[in-house]
This record gives sequence, structure tokens and C-alpha cells, in this order.
Amino acid sequence: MSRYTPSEIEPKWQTAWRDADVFKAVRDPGKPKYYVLEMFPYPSGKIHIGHVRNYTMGDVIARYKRATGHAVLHPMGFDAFGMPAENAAMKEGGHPKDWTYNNIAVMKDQMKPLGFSIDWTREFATCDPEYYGQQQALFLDFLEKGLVYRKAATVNWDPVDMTVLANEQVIDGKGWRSGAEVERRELTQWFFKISDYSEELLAAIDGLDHWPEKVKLMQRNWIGKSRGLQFAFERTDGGEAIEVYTTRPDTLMGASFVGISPDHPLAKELEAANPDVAAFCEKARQGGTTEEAMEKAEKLGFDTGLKVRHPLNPDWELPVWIANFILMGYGTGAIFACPAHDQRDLDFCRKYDLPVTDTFFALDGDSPVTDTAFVPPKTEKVRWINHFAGLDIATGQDAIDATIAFAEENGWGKGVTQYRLRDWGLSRQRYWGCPIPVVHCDDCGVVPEKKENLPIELPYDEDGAPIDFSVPGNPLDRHPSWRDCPCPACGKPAKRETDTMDTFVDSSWYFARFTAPRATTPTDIDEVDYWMNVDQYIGGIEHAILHLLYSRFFARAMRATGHLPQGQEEPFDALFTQGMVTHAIYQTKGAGGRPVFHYPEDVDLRDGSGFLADGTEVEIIPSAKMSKSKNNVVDPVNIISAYGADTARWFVLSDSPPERDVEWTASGAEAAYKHLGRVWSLCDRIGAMDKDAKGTGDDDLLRAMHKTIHDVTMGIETFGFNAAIAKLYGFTGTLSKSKASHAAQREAVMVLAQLMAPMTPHLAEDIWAHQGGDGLCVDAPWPVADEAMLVEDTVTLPVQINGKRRAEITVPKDLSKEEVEKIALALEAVQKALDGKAPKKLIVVPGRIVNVVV
RNA sequence: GCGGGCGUGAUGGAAUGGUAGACAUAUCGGACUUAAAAUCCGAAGGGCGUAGGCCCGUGUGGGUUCGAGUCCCACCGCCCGCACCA
Repeated sequence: MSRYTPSEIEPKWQTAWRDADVFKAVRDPGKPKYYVLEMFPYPSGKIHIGHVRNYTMGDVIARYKRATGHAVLHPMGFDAFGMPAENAAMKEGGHPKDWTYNNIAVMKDQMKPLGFSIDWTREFATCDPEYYGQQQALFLDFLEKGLVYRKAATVNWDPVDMTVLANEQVIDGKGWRSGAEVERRELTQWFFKISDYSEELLAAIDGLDHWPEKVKLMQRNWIGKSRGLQFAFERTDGGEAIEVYTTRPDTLMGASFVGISPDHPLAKELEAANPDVAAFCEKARQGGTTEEAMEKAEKLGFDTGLKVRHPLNPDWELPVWIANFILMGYGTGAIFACPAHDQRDLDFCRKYDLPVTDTFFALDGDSPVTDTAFVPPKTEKVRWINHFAGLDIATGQDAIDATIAFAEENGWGKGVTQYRLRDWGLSRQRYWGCPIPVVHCDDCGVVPEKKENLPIELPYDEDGAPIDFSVPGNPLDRHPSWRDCPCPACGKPAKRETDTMDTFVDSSWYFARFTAPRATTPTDIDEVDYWMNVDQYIGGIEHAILHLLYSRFFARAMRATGHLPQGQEEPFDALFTQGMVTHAIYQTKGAGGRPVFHYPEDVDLRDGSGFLADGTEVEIIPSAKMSKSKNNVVDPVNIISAYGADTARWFVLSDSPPERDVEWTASGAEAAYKHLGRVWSLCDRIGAMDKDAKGTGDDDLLRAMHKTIHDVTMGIETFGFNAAIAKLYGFTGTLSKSKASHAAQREAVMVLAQLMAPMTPHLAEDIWAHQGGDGLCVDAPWPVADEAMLVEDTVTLPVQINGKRRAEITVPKDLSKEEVEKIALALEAVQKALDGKAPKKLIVVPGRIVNVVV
């Protein structure tokens, strides 16, 4: 052995691990269990360098936990349903199923050379009938428990593609694929009753001690709990009173008008009777339901001519308007407006010339502004100028609480808790998804499919003819025979539900399925009881809300239906959100000033500038997200063939903290490769030494080794992979300069191999074998730092004068404070500073520092 | 608008309130070489000084402390999330 050749050693050790079956997850009552999971990939057909970083982090944890005596579960699968497969079929022909399984095969071929410690026997794809059949069983259990229901809902409808679009698929009010103006349509859809758990999902966030604060906050905001007052405005015409909800009941004395949503029952009633109202509501409903669309929408109002009475003063009449900015889905779909203390209401009132009261709140010692609405802060002291009978002065939240109490006492309103969280609409008018296992029968209505008929499989073809995916709409809907089936209740001919489930459903319970992937029920209680929860979950911040919230809901719904034991309703004990791998963009200006993007291999980097072959300087935009159109994508396959998996793994962990983005640079990858080569030659050199060679500095080397064990262990435990790698660089340097005995150097290099093993497992294994280690490195227990070796006999203390370092002294580690003081005071620099006077103060922190205050 | 996070050399970044800039990249110098590459050794925050050394320095300003990159307050800048939610 003389050269580091990853292309030889990596396959060799992967074979050795496979032959020894070392990564099979085995329940072992004698060991603590550890379940580490990375968010599983969508099988796009190519692994991305971001996947490499994600799975490498998980692999470091998994290998480390294995070495520290845990029974580890580290599985992998594919989140395989979804639109890209259908889009590919539409564009290029072929079948979504073939496309998906081909991609899975290709991606596995790309992942396996990376040497992850994955138990591949547990692999599944969510499009396997075996998996989605169990998902259908879960659905039926949820249905029975009342956790799934059908209702009419407003959705984004693409009239050309004839499908519902998710909000993200609506761009500027148009369908992202067809370009057609999106309509809002009432459709009967299936919903998960996630709102049943609003309070529980919110409250339990407090217990997620090992989740990023940022993610917890995003979830709290998403659930959006608010406390307010609900009450009714009586109509002067004696019609049904209008219920409104407000979080600022304290502004009631400034009410100007009552507004209702165009989707409010009253608006619909008026619409039927009056074409003008109908025309307005039609206009108001236009545009998508996206935030973007609503942001741009102009505020529109329509005076219904109706009047209501103020609850505190029957003589005070307010007009009723229909306004496009009022959402039917929040509160009661009706509001009262207080222009003095709400900017949006003020804008509306000015536009339509509605009454505006004086402000009646003021900050203490501060006069309210008159041209813009003054929003009384909830948290600060506010003086309440006008007041209700019996209520005088209140401050902030107290004013709100007082008004609610006042309304309840007087019987005209009640305190209500609202959540922003909506029930989860799961119906998709798509082929490539999990069929919803229900049947529509003319006599029996909506009937659940019998469990023994599961899985309800997607039809591959149309009774022998290929399915035509180029026709818009859902192929299931026009399938000649798949729809037809007997009613599970009465046996008469009936029709299947043709909607499929949102793909987020698939990823909401896969973590539980990994514990028993071949079970004939959704979960095996013994297995989930042993392996769940996921001890460490790792993935991108982009899933901070939906995927994680849905999974938390699913765990609760699975608990309610007996698929998870009590106490496992929070599936992820610890969550880590990793940053992206970025790459610089190299661009020049082309015709018409349009940017032209250049591939990294076409750019010559010198002194921080980049040049093309013809000498043109390129503009370098650092740290950009990788994008095909910007020509800055790094393909892991190329990296592995050039440098090997260990280099790729080492590099994506080095330099940047794992939660932050890391910029891929050619020089950085090159440096990682060189370093691994140096470690290799070091091992080679030590292997060639005379076995009985004596040397000097054994103690120093072994102390450095134990310090490194300590630091690297801490680094891995705290996700400080970049810092752990820096320590390993340092220790490699120490070892390469060491003149210690062969025995000491051999010990050091074997520990080095073990410490590097989670990051660069193949290299570690090879060093281990070369030095004659027992068995496989992967089976060796993690080295333990000897506490005694971490403490030096002598310590070097900095001596500060007034907090600035001026000298240092080297003293025995347990020298008394008094002795240290004496030595410090005797220093020339200290004597000079003291100038014959006694120090004002003398601080000695043993083993740390001396500070002389003059 | 609301909420959160982050500002450290040329660059990515280290640093339980205790020697700021570990480690790495880029740069420069040296060794080896006919030469280059590779490899190895070394320098390097800024300023002043021949030197011993001194002064300044973690976005800006203040505060707490013997001591602040780290804690507190205000401001500036950047990034992210949410948002017609009544």
C-alpha cells in the first residue's frame, strides 16, 4: 500500500460490511436503542449533493451511536408518489410507475457507493401497494373514528388541466402549467380533522426540547391561536343576526360598519335576490386564494343597504357591507370595522366614505396620531379614553379581557378561542397517488371499502390499453372499468372514489412503518414500542411546517386508532434542520445585457477572480443555491468518481456548521482529498516502522490523543461536525510530527481512524486493517478519553493587567492560589504596571487566568 | 406590519464570561526540481517600531463585570418565516 485509492478501498469495505450484515437493525434488550432518520428523498432520478450532506450527517450519528453500544435503526426509503412522475408521463410518454421505479433504481445505485450505514432490508417506496394499502387501512380507521370527513370547500381549480391546484402551484393567479386563469371552485373534498388537535398540537410544542426554536415558533404561528369575543349584531330588518368575531373587542366603541365575506351565507342570500350583489361577489371571488394574489388585490366593498344595531346602544345603527378582504374561513366570516384603531379599516372607510370616530386610546404621555390609525398595543400600557359603563381605565390586554368579561356578564357575547389552523384537505384529482379507499353507492352513499379488499391498487393500464396521460384531468376518472365495483355494503354496482391522497399523507407515517416495514397491519405494536420515537430526525427547514405538523397529527390519530402506543404522539424527539450546499455562479453579460452562466470547469480561478479560456473575466456570485439553469450544480456522482465517497462526506461536513449553508468549492474538495491522502500515508509510514522502535514524546502524543477523543466526541454529540473535523486536522498534524515510539504512534493512528470512521468509514476501515486491528473498525467500541490524560501537569496561565494580556506564566497545575499570585506579582511587566503600589484587586482563576487590577 | 435569526481576517468559520481569529481555503516566502506540477516547511488581523515591544481590533453607540465576540439596552445592516386572521 502506497497510494490512497478510494476507488479500490471503498467498494472493498462496502462488501465487507454487507457480508457481515453489520447495519441490520436488530432489537437487543441488552442495549439502548437509537433511531436516526433523515427525511427520505423524492425519486427525481438523481441524487443531489444536498442529499449527500443530509445522509452523511445522519450516518455520522448512526455510526457513532453504533460504536457507543446502541441498537441502531437507520433506514431509507422513497417518497415516491407525486406530480413530477405524471408530468414526465405527459411530456415524454411512458408510465409514472415505470418512471418512478427506474429513478429509484438509479438513485440507489448513486447512494450505495457513499457507504451509508443503512439497513436496506427495510427499504420501501410509498408507491409500493404494500405500503399504500396499509395507508388505506389507516384511512379507514381514521374514518371510523371521525378523523376524516367530506365537505365542500373552496379550492384553486385549473379549468384547462381540470384539476385542483395547491396554492404553491398558482402563480399570479394562473395555473403554473396551463397558464389558465385559476378559478375558485366549490368542490366536495376529503379532510383530515387536524383541527381537533389544534390545542394539543400547540401545547405539546413546549415539550419539544430538542427542536430548533425557529421551527417551534413557525408551528405555533401556523396553528395561530387567538382569544377574542364573539357576539351578534341585530339587524334592523329583523333578519338573522350577524355573528362577528374580534380579537380587539376593546375597540367596539369605534365601530363604523359591519363587513361580511362574499362567501358568507348572508351574502349568498342577497346574491340570489339581487344581480348587482351577484356581480360584485363574482368579482370579489376572482383571483386565487394565494397570499400573493390577495396581497395585490384591491380592497372592494359593496353596501348591502342593510343596517345593524350596536350591541351597547340600540340607537346606533351601522351599515352592512360585503368586502373582498374578509375570509369566510376565519372566525365567523363577518367583522366589525374600527377605522380609528385599524389601518385596513381606515383605508376602507376613506375609500367608501364611511364614518370614522376619533381615537379613544392613547399611550400614556403620548398623543394619538389622527391621519393614520392608532393600533393600541396589547402589551403596553394604554389609556382608554372613552369607556363602557362601569369600566374606566384599562391597560393593553387587560382592556381586551375586561371587555370580554363585561360582554359575558351582560349576556351579549362570549369569549372564544380561534385557531388559524384549517382542516387538511387531502383530495387530489390525480392519478399518481394513493387511492382513497371508499365507494360511492347510489343507495348507500359513501361507503368505506372492506379492509380485506385492500390494497385498492392503481390500475396500470386501461384494460390492456395504455393510459393516456397527455389528456388533462384524472385518468382514474375516465378509466373504463377501474371505477366500477360492487358496493361493499349492499353489493349493487357502484363507483370508486377517483381522488387520490395528497402526497403529504404518505410521508406522515413512514417513520413508524420503518419499524416493521413488512407487517400486515400498518404498524406492529411491539416494534413501534421498541423503536419509536425517532431519536434524531434530520432534514431541510423547508419542511418546518407542513410535513412535521402533519406527522405530529398523524401520530395522534394513529394513537387514537391503536396504531401507536400511548405516549408516542410526538414522533421526533430531536430535530435537526441542515443547511444547503451552495455553489458560486459564474456569469458574464451576453447579448442585450442578459446574463450568461458558465460551468465551473470552464472558469479559471486566480486570486479570487475568475476567467474564461479567452481571458474574459466572469462575475462571481458566491453561495448561490444550486440550479440547473445557473449551471452551478455539483453532481455527487462526478465527485465520487474523482475523489471517492470519503472525500465527499468529509468535505460536506467540514468548514461550515451543519445548520448553515456550506459552499462547495473545487479547492475545498481538493483539500479534503489531499488530507485523506496524508492520513493514509501517515498510516503507511507508521506501519513501516520498526515495531520495537523507541521514541520521545509518547506522553505528549497520548495526551493530545485523549484530548482529541474528548473534543471529537463532544463535536459529534452536539452536531459540531465542522469543529470535530478541525480537531482531527489538528491531531493529524501532531501525529505526523511526532517522534514517539511505534507503540504510541500505532495507538494514535488507530484512534484517529476510529474517530474519523463516522465521517470517512472506508478510510478508517482500511487503516484499521493495515494496523492489524481486531475485526472490523465498524464493530470496535468508541474510544473513551482518559480523564487523567486531559489534565496537564503544568498549565500556562495568561496574566492580564486591567483585563489585557501582558504576560504568561507556566506553573504546576495544582499550585496554590497564593503561590500563583506571588509568581504573577513578581513578573517584570506587573511590577512595571504597579509602579511600587499594591494592586487594587487580584483575580486568580485556577487553571484559567490571572488578572491584576492596577 | 408582526415574529425570529445573524453581523468576527481576503474567504468559510473557531472560541463552557477568561490568551480572539483554532482548522481550512486563497495569498506570500522557502526547500526539492533543469523547470513546472505534486509534496514538504514556514509567514500572515491592522498600525507604529531596527528591535525588545507598544497601540488599535469581533457592525455602531452605551451598560453590567476584575475581565465581554459571548450577557443587557438602543441603533444600523443582512437573511429567514408569517401576514387582508378581524
